[in-house]
Amino acid sequence: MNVPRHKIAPQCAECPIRHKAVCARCDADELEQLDRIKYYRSFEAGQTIIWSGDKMDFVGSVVSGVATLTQTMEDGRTQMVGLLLPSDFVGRPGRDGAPYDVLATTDIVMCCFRKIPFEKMMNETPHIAHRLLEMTLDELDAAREWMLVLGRKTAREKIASLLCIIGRRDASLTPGGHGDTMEFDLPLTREAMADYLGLTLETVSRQMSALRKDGVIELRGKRHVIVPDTGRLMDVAGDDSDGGLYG
Amino acid sequence: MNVPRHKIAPQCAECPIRHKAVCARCDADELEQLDRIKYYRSFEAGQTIIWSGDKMDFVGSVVSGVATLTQTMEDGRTQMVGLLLPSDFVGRPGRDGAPYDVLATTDIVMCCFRKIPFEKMMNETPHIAHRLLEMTLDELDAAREWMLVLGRKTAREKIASLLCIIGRRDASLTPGGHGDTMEFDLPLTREAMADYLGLTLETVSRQMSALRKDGVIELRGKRHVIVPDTGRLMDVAGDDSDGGLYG
DNA sequence: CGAGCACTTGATCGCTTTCAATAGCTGTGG
DNA sequence: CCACAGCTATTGAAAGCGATCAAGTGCTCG
Repeated sequence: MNVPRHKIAPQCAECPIRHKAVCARCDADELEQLDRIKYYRSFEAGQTIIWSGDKMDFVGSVVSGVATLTQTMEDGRTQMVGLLLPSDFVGRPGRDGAPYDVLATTDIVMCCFRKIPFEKMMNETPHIAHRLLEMTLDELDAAREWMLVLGRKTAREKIASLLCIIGRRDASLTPGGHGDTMEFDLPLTREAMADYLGLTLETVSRQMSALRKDGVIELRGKRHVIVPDTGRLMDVAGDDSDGGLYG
Repeated sequence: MNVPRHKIAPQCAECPIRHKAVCARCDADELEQLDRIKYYRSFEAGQTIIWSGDKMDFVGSVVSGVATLTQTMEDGRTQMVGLLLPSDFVGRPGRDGAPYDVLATTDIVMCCFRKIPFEKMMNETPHIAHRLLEMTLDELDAAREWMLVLGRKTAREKIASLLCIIGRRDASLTPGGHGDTMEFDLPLTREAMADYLGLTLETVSRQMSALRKDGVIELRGKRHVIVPDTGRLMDVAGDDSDGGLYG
């Protein structure tokens, strides 16, 4: 595979995901060990990082950019089953095959570890195994929350739910002033949104337009979203709005 | 809470889920430690085991029976997000609140551990933490597989997928003679099936009738299902049938 | 300027939902 | 023993939502 490989940020101490990734709880000594088996790898938007069914010889963390986990049926129907953001972990210690396609939706940088040494280290380093369990439990919660979205919500509610999730993440990266309003870029095409939500791209487009007409969101271009009233968006998503100001 | 508590099977060595549950990899010494903090608890079909949002002071494994994890919206729409079978683990070390309702759908026996001592032991016992990670990764895979079912499959395919899953589980408990045919009791009402599949109970009923008319399944009473041709059922579910004998 | 791509919008179709009536079964009480 | 309530499940008819098919817009890049 002709995939570009770069050494980009060799210093773990300065890593942007240092305190959120699988290495979050590692001490200086453990980081040094990890450093010995790690390497960085870049992918361009649109590239396939891992093919479903392929043997995986590495695991790793997303350092920057966005990737997706997708599942595809024989007839071409596809469902996105995960959205990988910076600090998220890719790969399954103890398993050889990849269960899903992993696709870069933006340019992306990953911090990879060779699988065998990583597994060995995990067995000897409770900090890592523990953090990985914690992260996996969070992912399981997220997957189950998404099952409610897929199974029971209307198209309008699905779109609003997705905007809430992306907006909330962006707010957590952009500290300061996340009061009633949000503003962010969508890292996904309409088709990718459709694959995440179990809809067609036409329905996504229609519902985005409807939310715009109703004043729930504003659009600057196709991908930049402004949410004037976060509580209202959460109401539309069918979630508890916490502040019950909106009638 | 007036929940019956019994000491039922104090011997871990004879426990039916001994080699599949969170304690699967424990040695005799570790089992003895677990034994000191464990207790059995029974629930009747229909009882709520844990309410969403409640503080959980225990974690545990399903020993026998079936339970469900369900999520409910304010307006009453509900989605089942997990099916708990014998050996499955309930609870989240490190978290206080329960994220979902846990309901007994049949009479059920659970092997519970007080949460604080269990967490302490997990920190000191790599065997337990490791097994729990492995089980959590499996649950995550199952949740993501279900996302494809909820997001992209038709009602007919959804029903067939559910029958496949339940049948496969039953086959693994009933060794011998699982060739082309399967036979099992549904542990779920039509309504519970609907909540799992993101459908209405009427649609579930109609599709069950349709599958019966098409000869994909036979019914003895409302709950007993016979699958004369497992490959055919998998075809209807939209999964790879592996054996390509079925036209 | 035209090709290609992402996106929007319109018209129609069809699957699933909704509303409604009925059947089958179990347990209770006169 | 039968009547009846309560529950689960089935079936029918009609409505609605999202999918499908189709056309057109706006943008970027060669």
